Amino acid sequence: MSAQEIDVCDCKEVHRDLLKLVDEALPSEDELYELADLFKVFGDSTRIRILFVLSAQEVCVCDLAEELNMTQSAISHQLRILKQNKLVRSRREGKSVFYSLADGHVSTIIAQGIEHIKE
Amino acid sequence: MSAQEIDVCDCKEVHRDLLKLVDEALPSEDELYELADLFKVFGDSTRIRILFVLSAQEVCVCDLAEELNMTQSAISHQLRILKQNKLVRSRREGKSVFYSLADGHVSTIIAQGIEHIKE
DNA sequence: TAAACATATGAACAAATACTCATATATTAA
DNA sequence: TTAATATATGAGTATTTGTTCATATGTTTA
Repeated sequence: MSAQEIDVCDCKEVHRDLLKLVDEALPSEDELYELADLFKVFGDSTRIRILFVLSAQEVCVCDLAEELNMTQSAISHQLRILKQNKLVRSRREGKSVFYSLADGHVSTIIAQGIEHIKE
Repeated sequence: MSAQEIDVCDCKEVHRDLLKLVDEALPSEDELYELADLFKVFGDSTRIRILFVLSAQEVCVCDLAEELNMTQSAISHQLRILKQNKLVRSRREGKSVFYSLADGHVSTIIAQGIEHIKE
């Protein structure tokens, strides 16, 4: 039985019309992947910790590494991912590069997450 | 150079006191992992699609499989993860099991994610 | 210029994970 | 009870991913 020809249960008849509506309201494939990729970025404790620190203040890579007790390389790799997803931005000041949150969505999303797990 | 003895950059001196404050405000290790795990659940396009459908209506497993064009097994596995994280709940009705969103946080978190990618 | 410092990045490896397949469990109908 | 239907789940596999290590790039200082 392939995914194309899945067995049909009784309930399907009842809701077929509603599912059609849902189908049309579903974001496009591209948007769905983009959305999943965004949340994937939040789905790592190292990146979450980075975002927490940045929600309080702008910090350079070296300070982040020390604060989070991780190597500079590991932090840099994660900052790259955060930046690619536009969750953080950076500015160079001499030898250092300072990172900060890109916008308010980050804090809002994390706050909702915290509310959920505390429920 | 181990993670324990990371090199210290100049900026560290300046912000050491602030970082101390951040450190105290950081959620516990357990909470951070729990938070990351929660977002990890949102970080898969199949689960996102399931949540989208459920945000519109209560649906049984079979209908979900057909609507999303995936096998029943794959959907069941993902529903299990969603349920373990208390994002969905289920009720049995005869041979079918109907799933629905557990609470409003789910929609709120997804809505924030959409806002972010649309920016 | 050379040396030191701060950050970025490619390769490699181990761990996590999403799906498939086979099969178990649960409910209803014959 | 037996057969059929709907869902759940364990094992296996291929892919993804987070870290380490080595090294490259960029900036300042001597």
